[in-house]
Amino acid sequence: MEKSFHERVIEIIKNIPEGRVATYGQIASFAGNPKAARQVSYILHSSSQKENLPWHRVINSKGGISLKFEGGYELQKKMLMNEGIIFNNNDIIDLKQFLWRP
DNA sequence: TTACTGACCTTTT
DNA sequence: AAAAAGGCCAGTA
Repeated sequence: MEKSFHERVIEIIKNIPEGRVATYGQIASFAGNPKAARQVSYILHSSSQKENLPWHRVINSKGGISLKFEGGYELQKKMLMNEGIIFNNNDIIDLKQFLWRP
């Protein structure tokens, strides 16, 4: 019996260390579905605060935040900066440095 | 039950 | 190299 994708994603996000970020595609891939990256976003919104998950450590493939300025863009940026992550001039994170790789 | 949406990714032109 | 289109899965109404 295997866990659902929902639980799987949460487990992975919980395993993201500090000062590191993970992309949706990566999480989905580790969850078992490389093409379910969209679900990761949905799950985050569904149970991020519920499960107390570090949703701020989850970003898109570009290394930037897909949220809107009113959706918490500044909030996430602030959280990541607080962890030690640095943003480029384009508001992009250096995936080469902060991308979480197990 | 079916249909639609979604904090996306990958591949092709 | 950049831009555009398609595709897939899961949850919610």
